[in-house]
This record gives sequence, C-alpha cells and structure tokens, in this order.
Amino acid sequence: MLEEMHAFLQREGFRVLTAVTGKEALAIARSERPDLVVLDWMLPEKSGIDVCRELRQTSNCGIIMVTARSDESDKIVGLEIGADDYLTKPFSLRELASRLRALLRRLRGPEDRPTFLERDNLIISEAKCQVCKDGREIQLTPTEFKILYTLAARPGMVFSRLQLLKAALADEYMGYERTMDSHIRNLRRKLGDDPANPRYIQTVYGFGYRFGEQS
Amino acid sequence: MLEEMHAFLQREGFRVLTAVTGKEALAIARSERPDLVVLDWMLPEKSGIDVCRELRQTSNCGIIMVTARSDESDKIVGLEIGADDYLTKPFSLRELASRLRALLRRLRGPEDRPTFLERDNLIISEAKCQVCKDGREIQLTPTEFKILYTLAARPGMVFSRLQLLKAALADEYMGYERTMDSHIRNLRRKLGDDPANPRYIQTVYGFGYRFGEQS
DNA sequence: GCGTGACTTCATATACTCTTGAAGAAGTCC
DNA sequence: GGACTTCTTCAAGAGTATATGAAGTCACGC
Repeated sequence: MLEEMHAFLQREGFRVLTAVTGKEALAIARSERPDLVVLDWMLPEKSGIDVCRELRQTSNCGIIMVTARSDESDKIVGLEIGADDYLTKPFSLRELASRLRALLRRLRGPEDRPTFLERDNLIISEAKCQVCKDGREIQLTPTEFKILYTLAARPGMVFSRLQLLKAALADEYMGYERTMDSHIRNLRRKLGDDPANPRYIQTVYGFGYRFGEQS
Repeated sequence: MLEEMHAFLQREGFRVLTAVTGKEALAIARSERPDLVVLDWMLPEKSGIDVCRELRQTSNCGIIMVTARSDESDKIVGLEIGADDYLTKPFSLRELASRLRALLRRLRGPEDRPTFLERDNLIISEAKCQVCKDGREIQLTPTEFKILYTLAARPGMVFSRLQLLKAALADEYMGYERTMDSHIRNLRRKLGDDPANPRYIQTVYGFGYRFGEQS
C-alpha cells in the first residue's frame, strides 16, 4: 500500500518520501521538513498518534492521518491532537490527493490573497488595480491603491503610518511619516469619505489608520 | 438537522449563524465574515458548490462541505474548488466539531500568539487597538490603551507607576510618577470600575497597580 | 526642455491628550 | 486616636497628533 501511494502521489506531482516505522518517519520529517505528512495510525515502534504529537512540537506541517480504525472517538483523538485531517481505510487515492492539495492550499494560504475585495459599496480589484464605488471606477495612483488594499484586506485592524508606507512602497522606506497623511487625504477625497466621520478610512488617534468595519 | 447542528456547535463554544438558502448564506458571509463555513451541497436557489466558489473569491475562511453525496468525484470537485474538508452524511456532530477546531487551528496560523486578550467581560484587541466591554466598544486614548494592555497581559502581577509609564510611553520616561494616577482614574471611569472596590484595575498600596484576577 | 502626474515636504490651524500640583480621602502604623 | 504616608480627584495649561492647503521634487513621455 505504501508503494502504491508513493507511486500515485508522485504521478500527481508531489515529491514523496516514505518511512516504514514511526521513528524513521520522525527522523525524516526533522531532516527534510516536508510540507505534508500522511500518517498511518498503526506503525511499528511508535504509534501514529505519538508521531503526530511529537511532530507538532516542532513543526507546523500539514498532517493527514490514515487508518483502518473508523471509531468516532479515534478520529476525534487524532484531530484534537494536531492532525489536520483523518481518512478511514478504504479510501481512494484520488481523494487523498485532493485533500492533500486542499491542505497545501491552506498552508500556503495567508500569502495568496484573494484577487478582489468587496467592502461595503466598494470593489477593490487587485488584478486590475482598480477600485469601483457603486459601479463607477475611481482613479487611484499606485501608492494610493496599495494603501487602500492593505487597509481593506483587514478591516478593523489598525496600521501605523510606517507600516502602510512600507506596504505601499519599499519595505525599507525611511522617509517622513506624515507623508501618509497626504495620501490618506487624497484617498478620502477620491472615495468621497467625510474626514469628520469617515466610512472607509478611519483615524485611530495615536496609532494610525484602519478600514472601517461595516455593521 | 440545521437546528440540531446549530445547538450542538453552540454548546461546543462556537458562535453560530445559520442560513437556509445559498443566497442568504453568501449575504451573511459577506456581512459577518465568519471564520468557518459549514456548507451543504444541496441548497435551494444556489448549490453549495456555487456558494463555495463565490465565497472563495472574496474570503479566506475555512469551508467544510457536508453532504449526502458520497461519490468520490463529488468529494474531489468540492475539495478542488476551494473547500477545506468534505464530510459525507451521516456523520457525527462531534467529528464535525473536531474537524472545525482542526481547521480553525490551521486558520489562526503559525503565529500562535493571540492578538487579543479576553478578561472577564473585556476583550482587549491589540491588532485593533480597541477594547470592548460586553460587546460595546470603549474609547481609550493611546496611553490608556497601552497601560490597560500591559496590566491585562499579566493579571495579578503588580506594576509600579514607573514601570507602567515606561511601558506606555517612552522607556526613558522621567516625569512625575503621579501622572499614572490620573490615567488610572480615567481608565477606571471608562471601564466602569468602582474605585472603592475595583474589578479590573486594583491598587496595591505602596507598590502600584495590578489587573484583577478572575477565576 | 517642458508639461504632467505622482509623491513628498512644509507650515499652519485645529483637535485631542497628557501632565501637573494641590486639596482632601483613605490607608497604615504606633 | 493621632501622625504619617499614600492614593484619588479635578481642571487648566502644556504638549502632541492630525488635517489641510500649498509648494517643492522627481521621473517620464512628448
């Protein structure tokens, strides 16, 4: 079964390493640092559960447990102990591959941002670098766009002026912090935001700015 | 079944919102931005698959599909389209809860450091620079916020006035120590803390202040 | 070159926060 | 209870942060 799985996953485009015992698995995981681990519950020398627990102490990799034990309580133990998914034999290899890909997507997750954000009556499209309000396009400069996108990606979260400048321009930006005030002013004007009571870009005195959470 | 699930997950500590149609689900997801979505394949008006696809365009939330269709190809479609997990009916609610928790663990990501503190009926969010009591936001000044955060990060630990001033303002603060008394007074007033018998910010005579331990 | 648009800086007005000290209340110790 | 220390309260002035308009710098295409 191990060989079958190895061959199939390799054909699906994964780079696969295998181990026969729990000890071996841990050793390989430590040296090779895989993105994903497929773990059988029943292993010689060390149970899959123990391997899972030990792995979790040093690694954030995705773990899918695979086993013949279909008891509900076993599944729950596996999941609570740190596994991301739990498959009961028999299962299809294609399903395993799909679950691995889904998990991988999640692991890589936070980086790949959605291609557009919809907030209130604004649509912010990263792919097109364009912003629409009520269906009408608003012309923004590149810097303004990046600032707005950074803010709108996490509504309610407060960003300092420096954080925003670093996000919008170079990461090593070392200029005048008040520059951000000007960009914010221009953004608010273009978005039709009332500075006294802003709907989109709100000032957080002493900290910076945030994108307003709609209620 | 919807009601049963709602009740069970609520008992497990999740805050649950429900929708009966796909359209409704999308509307709620957009306005409430849930961390997790449990999605049935068969929905009136819009299929779970469509909802999943649309959700993924704007949201990075965890999605578990739940369905009576146990076809391998259905599972694979669901997973490839953006769902994180796929459960076939009948399934146990306890397993669902475990899978939700596993997914949540993954969503919250590698930075295991929580960005907010929850004390008693207060929620102190560092990312949002905002404090809520009983769900209502309390407006604090930057200094007040930093003092409260410092205290609440270590309940029961006593901080001297100077320590708190250095934490909240510059580390080289060299002013009048009694300044802290004013900030504490303002904080207690805003938090609704009775100075004679404070619940949150307690005076330690001769030493300083501490955040009250609750248990 | 010159004009244009994008970004930055500056000066000023305005808004908000922090600090201060003194008086009185509360706590501690003998 | 008395003497002493420490804490709370208060309001006004000093101090700091933000908004805004205008002007300066820079790169790019014509």
